Amino acid sequence: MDAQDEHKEMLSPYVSVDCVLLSIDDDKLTVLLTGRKDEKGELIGYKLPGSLIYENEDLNDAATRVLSDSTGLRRVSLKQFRCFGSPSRTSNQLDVRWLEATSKVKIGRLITVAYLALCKKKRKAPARTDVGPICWCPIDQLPRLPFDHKEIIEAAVSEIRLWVEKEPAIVFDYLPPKFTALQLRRAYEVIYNREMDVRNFHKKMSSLAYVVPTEDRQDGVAHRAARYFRFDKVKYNQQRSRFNKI
Amino acid sequence: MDAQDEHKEMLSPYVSVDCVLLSIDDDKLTVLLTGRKDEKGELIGYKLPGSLIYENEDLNDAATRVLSDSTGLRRVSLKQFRCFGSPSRTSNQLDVRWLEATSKVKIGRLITVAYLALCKKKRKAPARTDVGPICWCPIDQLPRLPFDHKEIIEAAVSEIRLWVEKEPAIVFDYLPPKFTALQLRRAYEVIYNREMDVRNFHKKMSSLAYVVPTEDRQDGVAHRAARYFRFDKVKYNQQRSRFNKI
DNA sequence: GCAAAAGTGTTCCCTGTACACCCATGC
DNA sequence: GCATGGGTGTACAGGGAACACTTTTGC
Repeated sequence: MDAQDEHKEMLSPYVSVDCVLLSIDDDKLTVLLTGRKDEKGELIGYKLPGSLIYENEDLNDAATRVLSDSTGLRRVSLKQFRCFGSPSRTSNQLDVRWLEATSKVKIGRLITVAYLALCKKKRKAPARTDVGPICWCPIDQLPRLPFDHKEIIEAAVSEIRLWVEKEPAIVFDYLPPKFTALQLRRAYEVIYNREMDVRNFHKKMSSLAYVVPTEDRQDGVAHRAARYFRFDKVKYNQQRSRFNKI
Repeated sequence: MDAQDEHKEMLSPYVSVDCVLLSIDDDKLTVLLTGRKDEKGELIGYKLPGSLIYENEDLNDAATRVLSDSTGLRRVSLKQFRCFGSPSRTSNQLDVRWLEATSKVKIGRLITVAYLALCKKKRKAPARTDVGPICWCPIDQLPRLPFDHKEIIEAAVSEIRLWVEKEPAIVFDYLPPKFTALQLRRAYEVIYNREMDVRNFHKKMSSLAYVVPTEDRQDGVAHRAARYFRFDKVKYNQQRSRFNKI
């Protein structure tokens, strides 16, 4: 390992990234948490997937790497949403000592850059032995979390609504390739935290060129079979670019 | 100076803040830039007001301090809007050497947290000898800027539109306490970069309880004197809180 | 009187919202 | 036959956009 490589492998004691992955489960908004272990390997709680960045690492790359390393998830379109840098976020010495013990780095003034994504329901992590326990936790039943992770999650939930308004395509990141009108409606209901009228919702859907009905229908359900829809990315981009020109 | 104080005075070689102050001048959106001097004190260009943070300093405090130190401006309601952390932002060695020479710190992997505010037209800096040259530059006539300051300014301009939609009160940060309908309209036109219909704009204004007409009128103008309006913060907050409850 | 900006109403369209019933299927 | 969710249309209200002329003042 030469000096350059050595430098690349150095963790920054000043900057971390944290990833907030939101999903929907049982009609509740949930967030992905990873287990936190002490030196003996005992599970002592949960936290957001996150870690210190390497000295020469791009922030976006760091977020992708950290998510992959701590949960096994890949190809999640994470986007930065805010930097959290209050000195008081590291005021709990237990949190700091835990981080120093696991990272082997003496922590300085630590700021974190938070990333956010919507993600498919119950997305399974690939079987990996080096990935600790993970869980999807409803955002209104969070356990005690280290640092300012609770604040980060609250900010992320507000932020996701703005994102959906600005870029409706991200809702489909959460849905499977083929989805029913009910699934899409539930996604919006959970994100906006209010019920939506069925008929108005159908009307809205049919006005969106990029939500295209297929001929597929549900199979073996104890009621009228629902039609499947799919998201058409090409039409979406066409519509968006036209919109932006006006 | 004890160890604690010494630590407080240490600049972080990893984190900086940059402030984007936008204002309106000659019906153009302008940004505040400060002069950049070489070791001999020669002016060698311009940059955003910004600097490294101190090790124990809150990010928000750092932004306020830096703006005050480099421009003399105080009581500007800066808000964080994004973190810029690509490793390539410090790829220009001239920029890095300049920063190391002026800060006396060996720069590491440097990320910057960008802050944004709308600000009154031609707001004057208090007379201070320790403040260098500053200028308001139209955003479509930017000079060569160091690091990724151009990218930061572009992102800030997109961001300010979102902010105005979410929190209309910030437009009044740019206006004097008493303003005419034309002034307010010009502000919106410059921010949204499109013309607005005079009649529709008046109708809109009169529907806003927090924009209140006064009995004051312009004086000594070569045309019908315009009425002055003022921004009523109390009514604004009432309306906002009602809105949020629905 | 003329230049320059102030101020004022109506119409149309589009979007959002409220609201209730029959349909298909599995058990 | 009943429970379960699927799927459909209409009417009203509010907001945004288009559009032109008279008023006031200083010179």
